[in-house]
Amino acid sequence: MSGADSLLASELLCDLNDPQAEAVTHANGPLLVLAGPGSGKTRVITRRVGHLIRVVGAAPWNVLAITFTNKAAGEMKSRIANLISERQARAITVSTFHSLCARLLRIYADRLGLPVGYSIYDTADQQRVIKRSLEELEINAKNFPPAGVLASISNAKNELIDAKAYTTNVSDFYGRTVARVYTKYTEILERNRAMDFDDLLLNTVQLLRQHPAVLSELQDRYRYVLIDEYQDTNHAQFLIASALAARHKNLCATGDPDQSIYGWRGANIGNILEFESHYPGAKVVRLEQNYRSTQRILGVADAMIQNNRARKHKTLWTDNLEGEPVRVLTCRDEQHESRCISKSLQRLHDDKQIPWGSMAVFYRINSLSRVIEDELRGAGVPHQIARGTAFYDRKEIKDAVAYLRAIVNPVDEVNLLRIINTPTRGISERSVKAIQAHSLAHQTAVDELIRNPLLVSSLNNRAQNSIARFGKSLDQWQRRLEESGLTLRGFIESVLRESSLEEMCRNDKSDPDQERLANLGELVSSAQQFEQEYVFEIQLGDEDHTPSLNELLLAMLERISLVSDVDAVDPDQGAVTLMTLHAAKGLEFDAVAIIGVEDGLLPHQRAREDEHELEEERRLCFVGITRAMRYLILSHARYRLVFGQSMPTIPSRFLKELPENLIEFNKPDSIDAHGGEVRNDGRGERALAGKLAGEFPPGSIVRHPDFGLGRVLHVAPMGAHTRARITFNTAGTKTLILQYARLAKVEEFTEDGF
DNA sequence: AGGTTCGAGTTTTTT
DNA sequence: ACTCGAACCT
Repeated sequence: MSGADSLLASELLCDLNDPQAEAVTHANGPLLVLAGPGSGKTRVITRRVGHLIRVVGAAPWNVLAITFTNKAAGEMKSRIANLISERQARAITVSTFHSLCARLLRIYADRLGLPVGYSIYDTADQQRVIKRSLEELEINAKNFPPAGVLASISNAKNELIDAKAYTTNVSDFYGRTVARVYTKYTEILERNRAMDFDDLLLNTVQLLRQHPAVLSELQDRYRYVLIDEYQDTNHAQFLIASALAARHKNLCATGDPDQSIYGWRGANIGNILEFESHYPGAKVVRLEQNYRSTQRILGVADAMIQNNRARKHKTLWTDNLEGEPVRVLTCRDEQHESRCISKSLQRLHDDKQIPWGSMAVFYRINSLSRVIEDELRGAGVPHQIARGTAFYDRKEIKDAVAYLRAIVNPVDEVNLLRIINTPTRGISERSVKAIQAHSLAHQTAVDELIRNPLLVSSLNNRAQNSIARFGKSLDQWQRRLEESGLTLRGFIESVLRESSLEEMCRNDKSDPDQERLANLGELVSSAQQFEQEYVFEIQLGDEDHTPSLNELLLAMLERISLVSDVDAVDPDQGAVTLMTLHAAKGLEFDAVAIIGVEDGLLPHQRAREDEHELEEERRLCFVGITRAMRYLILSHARYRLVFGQSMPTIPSRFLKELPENLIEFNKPDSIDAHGGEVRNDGRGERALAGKLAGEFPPGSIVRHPDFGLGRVLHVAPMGAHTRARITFNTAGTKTLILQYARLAKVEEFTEDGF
């Protein structure tokens, strides 16, 4: 070690605690870092990479770091760049498993006999293929819901069970049917030269197994492998990691079994629990000091997670301040809940100077985002929803992307059929069916028939002409992709123009603000941005290589296929972030609110029965709680709309597991009668009940969200509640509790003519 | 051909 | 309550 490097080594270690430093300096051999929440895990990983390169002398391209999302990959790269040079950092491979696999499969496509331009199918594409399979097999989709069948197939794939093995292994009727669908599904994917997310991993496993030369090449390139969130790796990912690290044994896994929340999609918690038996002699480092949260928040999290029985004990502790109590809010309904959360966040912003960008609202299921979003929008609180795929889910963007995919991979019917008559060009549903039927009967690819519609005799002349014209356009775009010196942006613009997609959006009368057109514009500019970044990155690795238009388009489509929800979160936006608990993994915020902490929601309905699933729900809650640095609010509503109907709820059993001395129920400085928090001292509630009774005297006209207009017959405070008997115009006479009824007063002689 | 209405099913979580 | 697909209308 030279003098300069030893200086650097101490610099890399100076602000680390002992176990952190141990993990950073352990150079060779397997290493497991069991990192509690907020224990400086990311810091350890980045410093470790810095140490490997600056002190151990590893070349940047010898380092492979796997993260859970693309966004985490980007952040890790820039944090590493602060320790070494920007240039060196760019040469490190930092990526998700799926992105890495997609890239490897493209690089080694020829050896696997795979097309370079294969499509990546997302869940929606997969469902379509399942439906298609059921159709072709003449199986009733009612008895075999596509989503369920797909889940069975995906689970099998995660265990590396292919269609053939699956078929021989099942005996019951459902399994046998799934086996048939699985076989057909695989066949359709192959026919379309497409892979689903599972295939990216599986085919990579195959690549490494069947091509020792490739494996050997990769093992020597990636001498140091680091994998984050190891508790959430599945079997295929485990195999890929161990194959890559088999020669040099420099596998560093970091993670926390208490934060394993993806069991439902095949993640195997055993990978991290049994690391030491997979890698005998592995060094194990435990990071238990928390630098993120207040004592109270950490205490609440720790107390709750202790209720998990299938768990290794861990001692979480912190030197941080005691902090504010964790607040548990009991609300009337989801509207009330949203209002309370919104007010609380505003108060934290105004009184405690917490920036909007450092606050978050988490929920178990996406549908809960709507109410809170409406409320924040109404209150003028800046916010963003973490839905990475939202942009690409728009119809016009899906269409545009389908064009690009169809150009790259013309064999892919799913894309081709999506755009064949979008915008409408005189190719009817019947004509499309005829083509499909002909394709099936004569074993001819759909794209061939599109280029040569005369082959399909059942088509009339007009249809044949329209189809031929469409085929010519496709040909033209494909040729342009190969030869022209266009930029990616220019190419996409030309396709949008010539396909008339742009024109269709411009003439769309249902969209007066031309939002769709603007979205297409955004796709074009994102392509331009992508091109710049990609060229920059490539040329740092290899100065002579200028990527072709084709390569650029492939890379961009791959990126689009693999965007994740959190990828859309921009921390500099200065906005409150709304996201699911799953998406919250790995993030931190000054203030966190978790809404809908109710039985059936968290833990989710479908997980209440099974002990293991219940523990996963608890871990999910644990992940949410431990994202909070200073303020934490857990809220639940007494009534919640389910399928448009107000249903009574039960507070989450997890709430009972929180130590009472660390929490505060319904902080008493309530807001106001209608916007405020429910007071829990009986006197306050009785006062409110009396007040409400005064607001709706007998004879007054009210409006109910479900029952419409009505007249109050009788009203009386009863304990904490106010009961009112009301005759509705259409719904008859009902007795309602005013606290929950969401009644609005209607002045008489309004334009309702009442 | 293309748009519109009506009914059913819908809510886990995601790369 | 909302979205998606299928029959139905213009």
